[in-house]
Amino acid sequence: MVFQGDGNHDGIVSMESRRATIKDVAEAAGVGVATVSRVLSGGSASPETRERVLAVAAHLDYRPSALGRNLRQRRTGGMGLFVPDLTDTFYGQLAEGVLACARSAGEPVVLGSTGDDPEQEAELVGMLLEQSVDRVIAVPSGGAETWAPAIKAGMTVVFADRLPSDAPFDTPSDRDSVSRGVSDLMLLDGLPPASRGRPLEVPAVLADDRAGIRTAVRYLRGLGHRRIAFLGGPGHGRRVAAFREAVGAPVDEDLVVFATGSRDSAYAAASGLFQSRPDLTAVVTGGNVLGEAAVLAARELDLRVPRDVSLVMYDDVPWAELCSPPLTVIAQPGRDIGYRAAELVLRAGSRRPRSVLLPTELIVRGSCGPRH
Amino acid sequence: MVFQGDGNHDGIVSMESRRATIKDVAEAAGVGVATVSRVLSGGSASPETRERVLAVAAHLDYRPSALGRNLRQRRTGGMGLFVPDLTDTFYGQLAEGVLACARSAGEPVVLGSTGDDPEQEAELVGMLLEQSVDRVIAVPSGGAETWAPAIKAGMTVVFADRLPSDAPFDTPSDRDSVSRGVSDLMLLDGLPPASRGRPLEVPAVLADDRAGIRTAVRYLRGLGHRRIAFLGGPGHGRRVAAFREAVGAPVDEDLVVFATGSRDSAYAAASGLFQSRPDLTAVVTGGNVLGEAAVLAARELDLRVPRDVSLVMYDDVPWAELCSPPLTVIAQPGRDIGYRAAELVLRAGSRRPRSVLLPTELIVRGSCGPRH
DNA sequence: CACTTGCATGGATACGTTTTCAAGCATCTC
DNA sequence: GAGATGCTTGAAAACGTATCCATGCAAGTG
Repeated sequence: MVFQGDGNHDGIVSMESRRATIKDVAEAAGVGVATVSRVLSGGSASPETRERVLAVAAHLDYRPSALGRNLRQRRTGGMGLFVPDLTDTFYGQLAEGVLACARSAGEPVVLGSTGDDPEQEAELVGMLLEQSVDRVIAVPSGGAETWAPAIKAGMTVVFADRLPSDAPFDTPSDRDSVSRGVSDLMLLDGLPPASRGRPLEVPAVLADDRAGIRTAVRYLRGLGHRRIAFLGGPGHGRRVAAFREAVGAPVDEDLVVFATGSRDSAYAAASGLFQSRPDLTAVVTGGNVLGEAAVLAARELDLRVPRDVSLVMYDDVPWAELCSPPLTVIAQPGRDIGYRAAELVLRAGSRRPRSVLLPTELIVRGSCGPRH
Repeated sequence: MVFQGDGNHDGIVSMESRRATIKDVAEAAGVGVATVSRVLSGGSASPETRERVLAVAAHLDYRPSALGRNLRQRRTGGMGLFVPDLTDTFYGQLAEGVLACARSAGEPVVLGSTGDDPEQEAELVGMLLEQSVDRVIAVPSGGAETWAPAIKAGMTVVFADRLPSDAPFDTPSDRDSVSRGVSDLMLLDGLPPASRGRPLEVPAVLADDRAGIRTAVRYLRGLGHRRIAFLGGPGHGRRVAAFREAVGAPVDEDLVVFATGSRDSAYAAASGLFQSRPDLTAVVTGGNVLGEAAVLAARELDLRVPRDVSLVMYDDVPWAELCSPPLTVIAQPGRDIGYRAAELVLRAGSRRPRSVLLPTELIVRGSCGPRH
């Protein structure tokens, strides 16, 4: 296969085909660079000038260099996106949502995978700072101490899917708290001038974990289950809190177990749970990786789903339907979460950003049955 | 939760805490900016000067601005990464590999999702050009016509997972072709000065599709299957070619069917295949999304796997093991593909990039049985 | 000593843009 | 007609860095 030239069939090949700059356009159009800049960025200009500049620009195939603009405005466009693990389908969905919004705005997005490690997350924040990218949507791994520097530096950050680990997630009224703009996330010191004097809120786009978990627990209780376990991972704080609340009364602490982010750890946690508490009859997992681990561990231990153990997994992923039995899940709109977060981070400044709580849905398939 | 300041507890809050520039460092250290620049980028300087500059830089918490550097060097660091769909676990793995390599090199990566649409891909290339990002690793959706402009503009591109759609993928010796550096991908015209006179090769990092498919087909034939179908999607050209070659003789054209990138289309194709050719006994799918569709369609049509139909899926994804029966797969090292591609794109220039062919592996689980 | 060589150093320039500012000009108002 | 008003325009000044070049100084060479 041969890549053809683009139609530049001059006898002499123009070797140094430097990209045209605004200066070239200005000279060719017989105007000043300022005028070109104005025309191209929608400023005022006389109709004839505008037309001439536009024509020349098109003819020279001029594309403004983001480098010059960025330096001038001391900020790089676009936004950062931090997710824990792109191998987790849910974060793939979230990322697709962000990308969709960013594309429609013509903005680039620089990606970082944190591996649920606050240290890596802090490093990535540093990289954004160096690049002068001042907007980021993050599924936070670390707590306030990793995000305070970013906010102090004037970054616009929007949290997605979860809040920093040390944010209060067990407030009585999750919905209220969130609709107030995650007002607990406040920066009272070292604010940029604009927001001086009032607390800075970091907006967040979250799924209504509390409602999702509550619905799932009620569903399981309705099936007769009493010994219900929760299998969680990093960032599932709000979910486990909702679980405790939904179960009510004192919850059996052996029945809530946590894994780290890795699949191995998830499997170990699931397997350990099943072995240490063979009397449990149902499990709710805080994410799809945990759900995967639970299915695997159950199979390994010859526990039948749903006969021996009922299973509800957080996250609706395409493969949930492939399991047998197909998994009953708490669906959250991953793509929407990403899209809305990107909208928020882009609109920040013009509109006062308000946090968003998106609905979840219990999708009943075949992994839950009556207590046996 | 309150974000604390970072220890700047002066009575007077320094509102305008502009980030320190190289000029600030130079003044504070009593040297010229040129010296600071040299020290920081490893140039020569006297030991005492070096130490002083370093100390001052650390004290001022100076971080060089990528903006200034980029403009000066007329290129943005980092690399672009284009994948068709992050919802596809395989591309999630690939992206994780790229990110891992990029992180260890301290380089940012800007992400694009093409949706297997050449048009969107071309737009994204345009965005990179505008950002002066001159390196990209791509899972190409379009053909030469979408990549020629990028290469003409001097970008370093590395293909991953597949080649542009109009690249010859049915050469007799895939291995040879690839190890020669995908020499079919040549640009004979409009080269940057450095490579003038010799063809420009676009390196690629691919899995050994041919071997993978061949192994799978042989395995199925060994089980007695004769009517084997292939279910492919965008970018599976090399795989279907390998399939034809492995099946040998004239292949029944009704048995190779293609879907577009969407899950709906995949399901429709799978369902259509099963219904139009109830006599087939085995299916090989070109990717995991197609595999998912095949399982779903088979279940919907009451075809039992592997009793009624045997199934081999390309891509080993975590959920392959969750299916029942667990899916027999052709595993390709997604993460490695990404990592190697990132290495290539970063090393380009110093080393002459050579393409890479990574091994595949047939992982036999439970979705294939003897012909019935 | 005269001359070259080598190295550390800093001033100046350029990278491509946006934005400020003042000037030029035409039109409107009293 | 004089002044005010509004619009278009271009020169110039940043933005933060890397690098070219000239300078100064010390050491080496004849």
